[in-house]
Formats: sequence, C-alpha cells, structure tokens
Amino acid sequence: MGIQERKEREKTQRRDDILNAAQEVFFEKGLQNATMDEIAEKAELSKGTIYLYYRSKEDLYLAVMMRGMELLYTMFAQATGKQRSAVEALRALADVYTQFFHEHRSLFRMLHFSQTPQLHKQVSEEMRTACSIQNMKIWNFVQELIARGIEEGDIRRDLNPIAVAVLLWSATTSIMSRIDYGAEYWKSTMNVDLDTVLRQSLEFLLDALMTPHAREQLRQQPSIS
Amino acid sequence: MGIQERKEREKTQRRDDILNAAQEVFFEKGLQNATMDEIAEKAELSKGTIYLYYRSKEDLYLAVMMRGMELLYTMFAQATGKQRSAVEALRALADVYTQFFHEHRSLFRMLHFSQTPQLHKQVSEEMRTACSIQNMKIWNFVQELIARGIEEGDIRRDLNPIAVAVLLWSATTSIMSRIDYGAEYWKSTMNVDLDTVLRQSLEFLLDALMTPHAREQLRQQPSIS
Amino acid sequence: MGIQERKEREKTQRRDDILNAAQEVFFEKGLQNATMDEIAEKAELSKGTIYLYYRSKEDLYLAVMMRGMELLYTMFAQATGKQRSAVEALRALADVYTQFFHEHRSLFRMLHFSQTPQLHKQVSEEMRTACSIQNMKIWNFVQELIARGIEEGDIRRDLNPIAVAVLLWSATTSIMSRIDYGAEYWKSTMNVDLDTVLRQSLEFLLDALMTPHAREQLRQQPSIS
Amino acid sequence: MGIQERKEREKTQRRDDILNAAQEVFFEKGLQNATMDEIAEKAELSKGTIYLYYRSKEDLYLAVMMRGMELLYTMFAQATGKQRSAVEALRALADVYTQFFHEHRSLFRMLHFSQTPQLHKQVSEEMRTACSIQNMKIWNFVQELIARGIEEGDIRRDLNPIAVAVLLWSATTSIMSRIDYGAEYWKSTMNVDLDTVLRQSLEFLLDALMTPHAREQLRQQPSIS
DNA sequence: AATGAATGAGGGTTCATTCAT
DNA sequence: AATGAATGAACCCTCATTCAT
Repeated sequence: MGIQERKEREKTQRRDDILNAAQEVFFEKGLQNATMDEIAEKAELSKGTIYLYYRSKEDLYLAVMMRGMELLYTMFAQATGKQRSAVEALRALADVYTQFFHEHRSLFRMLHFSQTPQLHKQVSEEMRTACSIQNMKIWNFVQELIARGIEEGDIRRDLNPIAVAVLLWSATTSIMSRIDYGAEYWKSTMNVDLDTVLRQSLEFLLDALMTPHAREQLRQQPSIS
Repeated sequence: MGIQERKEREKTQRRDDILNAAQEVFFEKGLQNATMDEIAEKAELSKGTIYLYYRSKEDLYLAVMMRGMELLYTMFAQATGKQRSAVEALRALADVYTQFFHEHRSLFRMLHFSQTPQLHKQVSEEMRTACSIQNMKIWNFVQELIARGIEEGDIRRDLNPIAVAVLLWSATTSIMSRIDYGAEYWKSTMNVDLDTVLRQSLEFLLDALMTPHAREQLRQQPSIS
Repeated sequence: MGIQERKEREKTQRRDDILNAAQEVFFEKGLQNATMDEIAEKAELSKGTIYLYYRSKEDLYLAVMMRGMELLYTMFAQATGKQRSAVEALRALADVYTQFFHEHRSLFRMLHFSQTPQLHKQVSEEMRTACSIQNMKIWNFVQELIARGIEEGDIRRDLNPIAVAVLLWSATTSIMSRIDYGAEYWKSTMNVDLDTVLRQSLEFLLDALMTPHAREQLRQQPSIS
Repeated sequence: MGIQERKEREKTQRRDDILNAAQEVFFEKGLQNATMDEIAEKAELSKGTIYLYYRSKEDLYLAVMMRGMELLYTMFAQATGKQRSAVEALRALADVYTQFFHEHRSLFRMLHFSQTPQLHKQVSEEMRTACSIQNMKIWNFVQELIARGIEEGDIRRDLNPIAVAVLLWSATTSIMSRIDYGAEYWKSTMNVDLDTVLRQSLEFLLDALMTPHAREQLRQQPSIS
C-alpha cells in the first residue's frame, strides 16, 4: 500500500531532521568548530546515522547551504514574478537579496563561506555537482533578467549581461559580508553606516545601468549622498 | 651603545626571518594547514622562539598579511603620486590593485581571508589594533582621493566618498576573489572570462562616478560590451 | 516435497554465493580490511542476510578458508591415490602442496593466517568445531601416510609419525609463508631464491626420513647445494 | 658539563620507559587491541609524547619487537661463544632459541607476528630499515655458523648454508608458533605433546645435516621415537 | 527469509601552546 | 633570548552487528 511511500517519507524526514540539527550547529559554530557529535546529538540520532545520509561534515555543510540557495532562489522567483519590467524585477531582486541577508544572516554567511577554498577537501562529487547546478540556476536567473532589461530598452545596450550580473552580485555580497563581519567596527571607527552604504551602492549601480530613457521614466534621482 | 642597537637590529632581523618563513608556509598551505612546526623549521628557529615574537599562529598570519597591506599601500602611494588629477589617480589605483592581485596572488588571498569570521580566535589586541590602523590608512587613502575628485569637479557631488570607496573596493575585491577561486570554472561552465569582467566592471564604475564634464574631458567611452 | 528440496537447494546456493563474494573480498583485502558491506554488495544480498547464514565476519572468513582446506584435502587424496608406496605418495603430497601454494596463493594465505592468535574473538563454536574436524582430517591423512611408510619399511622406524607430520608440514608451510610475504626481499637483499630453498628443503627432509634401503631404491641423490 | 649528557640520558630513558609500557600492553593485548591511550597511561606520559618518540603504533610495536630480536641475538652470541665446534654451537643455538621461546613467549609471538602482512601500513622507512638490518644480523649469524660447520667437515658439503638456515629457522619457529597457539588443543585432541615434537624435530634436523663422520664422533643417536 | 536502517563504541593522530632550563 | 620536550584536548569516520518490519 502506502508502505513504500511511508518509508520514503520517513527517509526524507530524517534527512531533514539532520539538516535542521546541522544548521543550528553550523550557525552557532561555523564549519570548523562544529562537531559531528553535536549535530548527531541535536538530531537525536547516532553519529553513524548521520554518515548514512551525508558522506562527510563538509557535504552536510553544503547540504545546509544548498537549502539556503534554494530559499533564496524561491524568494527571487516570487519577488520578480509580480514585476512588469525587467528593471523593476531587478530592483525587487536587490530588495529581496537584502531581505534575505537580514533575515537569514547565518545562511548568507554559509553561502559566502562556501565560495572559499578552505572548504572542498572532502566534498563528494555528487554534492559538488548539486551545488554547481543550484549555483548556475541563480546566475542564469540574474543574467536573463538583465538581458531582458536590455531588450526592453531599459538597460544600456553596451553592457554585457553576465558581466553586469557578476558586478552586481559581487559588489552586493561583498558589502553585505563586510556588514556581517564588522558593521559595528565601521560605525565606531569610521562613523560609517554600512547598511546605508549598501542601499546607496545598489541604487547607484542600478541607476548607472539604465538608459537615459529609463531613468527619466522612473523619475527617480538615485544618489549616494 | 652599539650593543643596544645591534640587539635591536638582530631582533628585527629575527622577526623578519620568521615572517619570511611563515609567508612561505602560509602561501603554500593556507592558515589552517600550515603548522608552527613547519614554520619554525623553515625559519631555522625553535618553535618556542616563534612564540617569543608572535603570540599565536593567527597573529603570525596577520603579521604576514600586514606586510602585504603595507606593500599594497606603498604601491598605491607610488602610483597615485605621479598623477595630476584625483580621477587619474583613482584609475591608477585600480590598475595597481589589479597588478597587486596578479603579482601577489597569495598575499591577496591572505588579505581577503583575513576579512573573514573563520579567523580571530587567538588574535592579540595589539595585532588587531595594528591591522585596524593599517586598514584605516588604506581606506582613508582611497576615501580622500575620491573626496579630492569631488572637489576637483570630476566626481559627482551627490556621492558620498566613503560609500564610493566601499563600493569600489568591495566590488573589485570580490570579483578578484572569484577569479582566484574559480576562474577556470567560470570559463568552462559559463564561458565567462572573469578577468575581462573585472576590467569592464572597473571601467563601468569609474565612468559612472564621474561628472558629465569630466567624462567629456577624458573623451573616452568606457563600456562593458 | 519438491518444495522442501528446492528451498534446501536455494539455501545451499545462497551460502555459496556468499562464500564466493566473501572469498573475492577476503582475497583482495584480507580479513581486517574486508567489510561486510562490500561482501554483501558483491553477493547482491543485504548485509542482514549475510548474518542469517554466517554468525560473524570471522566465521565467514573461516568458512571460506574451510573450502580451501577441503580443496587441499581433495587434491591430496587425488594425488596420493595413484601412488603405489607411501613414500611415493608422500612425495606427491609435497608436490601437491607446493602446487596448491602457487595456484591458490590467497587460500594458502588464509589457511596460514587462520592459525594465528589475531583471529578468534567472534568465532562460533560450530565453526571452531568444523575447522577442527577438517584440520584433523588432513593431519590424520598425513600421519597415516607416514605410518604406512614406516610399515612398508621405507621410513625410519625410529621416527614418530605425528612428529614427522608436524615437522614436514610446519617447515613447508613456514617457508611458503616466507615466500609469500617476502620473496623479493630475500632475493634482493640476500640473493636467495626461496622457491629453490623450498624445493631443496622438501627433498632434504624426505630423504632424511627414509631408511637406507628405501634411499637406495630411489637411486636419487637429494641435495641442498 | 654533563648537561648534554644528562639530557641524552633522559631521552634514552624516556624511550625506554615508553618501550616498557608498550611491551606490557602489546603482550597483553596484541597489536590490534592495544591502544595508545593505555600505553601512554602506563608510561605515565601523555599520548602526544609517545608520538614524539615513535611515529606510529606500528613503529612502536616494531621497536618493542626489535628489543626482542636484540635480546635473542645476544643470547645467541653468548651461547655460541663458548662452543668449540660450529655444530656444537648450532646445537646450543637450538637450545637457546627454545629457551627464548619459553622464557619470552610474548616476545616470540611479536617476532613471529611481525613476519606477517597484517602489519606494515604505517611503518616508517627508518623502522623498516632498522628491522631489516637486525633481521639480517641474525640470519647471517646462523648462516655463517652453518658455513663454518661445513668447513669443519661436520655438516654435509652438499648443503647450502642459507637454505639450511631457512629450513632450520622456519621449521623451529613454525612448530613453536603451533605450541604457542594451541599446545593444549594438540594434547587433548591428538594426544601429541608438541614440546616433545619440537625437541625431536630439532634433533632430527641437526642429525640429518651432519656428515657421517661427525655423527660418529658425537656418539649420539638422535631419534624421534 | 530478507531487508536495510540504525547503532555507538572505538582510537590513532595532530598541533598550538607552554614552561623548565 | 632561545630551546625543545611535553602536553592533552579535540575529532572524524568506520563498521560489525542488531532488529523491527
């Protein structure tokens, strides 16, 4: 009957339990300082069981991170779905990424960290591939949005969609990471509010991308003031 | 008299020997996989001696990185010294940073990595302060350049110097880091040449900063095409 | 009726499948490095099923080894069956053991290893008994051959059959094991060809066992030269 | 002054302490079941310290075994030193080996076990070499004794010294190992006293090696009766 | 009979750091 | 100042075995 299905469900549930436990621990301790013992305990499972579902600590780390990427992708898709023009969608994208950063700080951190060579020794080929695919999905998403913006005449024709995507994403992520790492430091030593810098930077970039025509339409004066 | 000085000289020399040894090891293995044993051996000193000069492995790591920052600062100062206008200096800065990235890849990596929460457990207050000061020097340098550009009428008045500095620096560093970590991956899976993206991004950003007046003067059409 | 028999047949078949799989794995990895997982996979059975047929990994190991002993016994029986005199049979025995060693190196290794204290923690009483019986069969076989040799006047009356059996078997096995473990080492460091040593040793021993009368009859000058 | 020497002495002492502790544990548990924790505790040293002196558990095992080989060698040298003829020395050798077996059963077991492929994964090159040298010393010793016996006309000219050495050593060791492993088993199931078998085998072998002339001189009738 | 998910104890090894000399 | 011996905590992963279904 549903016996097969139930087993399947239980297995999925188990994977999820592990992921949840791992997420908690990774959030709190980071990859290096997290221990499989602690994850197992939090998951109320034996350590051996964890390894039944995930090949290594690093695989598990990436699995948690992948959920973050999926969430981000979903948020992207939702946010942009309602917009009329590509440029509006791009703006929404920026807002959503910022929102993601604020609401899922730890996931953001994991995403960022996973782009680092410190990882990747014990990562299984499967996980590597899965990450790569998920990664590509997001990049393609952003890239196509920009391409559409160009087609719609709102983004400058002389710009290369993928290059713009890389620039936007890199700049944003990097500033966010700076916020995450040392917002207070910047505030106290240089009296700079990095959150504001982030917002202004996004406005500046989006504005600079647009054609004069689109800029007028928006009747909006972006400024870093 | 001379005895004091000789001792002083020897001490400085010793610190330098250690730094050189550490640099080699950190370049080759990264922070995590480097061992104090290896550094001590390479420095032809005992492990205990290393700790006489540097409080911890992370302190040592940061000390090496600081030399990198000093080098970068020097390169900045030299490159900008010859330029007439602030905007020209800013361009030179971008070139020099790119050059630094290419010629001192490992140092760049250390600089970038040091901006990461994975570090900083055993960093001494002194080192933290020293880093902070060195850091500030560079930020101020960039910031003042931009402020001067505004004064000279070449950079848009509506922009905030420090915000611009953060944006430029973050975007650039982040793209470079992407190159460092996975240029081949981007080339093979997305057919994107990140080096080109970096150059285009810099041009795009610098162009977007400038006043229409300055842009005309330069008679140069920057483009991401 | 037939149903019972079929079940019986299937069961025997299953035991054999497992044994074959286990043999492959044990041959390749040895007892310690073999895993039940690998054996189960190779047998295309679940791990649990293996335990339905064999109590433990060591039991399984011994079961495989027992097949080796049975094979050896069969080879012994065949080889000696054709011989007229006990001494001729004994010679044939030596040849056959040597042949077994060369053609079934891995089985030989298992036989030898099973005579080692490293084993035997989890061996079931049944298996222990089965081994013991099989073992005894071979010892009796050799012993009786020697006893017959004495009766036939070809082997010295002053020798104790079982003692001779132990000596012959121990010496031979030990030298073979030395060959198995480090023939190249002996060749390279001491320029000794252990295969030759084995052959010479057997000749020497057999010759020394015989009565002067038998020796003359054979008109053969054994020598370790 | 003696400061250097004292340090040297302490270091040697430390190595010895570790060896003693390890020996106890290895005797009791064997290589596999011995733990570094237990060894460290018994040595009243931290586990890390053990690794300062020995690269791995297996290295340590071999170091203990090497002491056994040295002891055996010393016993050999002493026992044979007093003998007039090589054949007498050879007899003494056999007695001494038997004595070693009885008095240092655990060392014997280690010696024997070390000739087994189960070991040698983590063995350092240094240790491997040291073992090889020690090993060779003993083999050469026996071999030369036999060669001398031939020269002295007591051992048959048609025999190859190294082959004889291998045969004697292998047979003896193998029977001893059988005693060690299952003397009671042989006694109870086959009513065989393996100690007697060992003695008889040695007599038989030594007798068979000798020239008729030497045999007469000894006026001794060796027998396996 | 067969499964396969779950267990959980087990252990060698590394290394940053300290401290007596 | 320099040494280097000693520390000891920390940790991932394996795998034989069991048992509910």
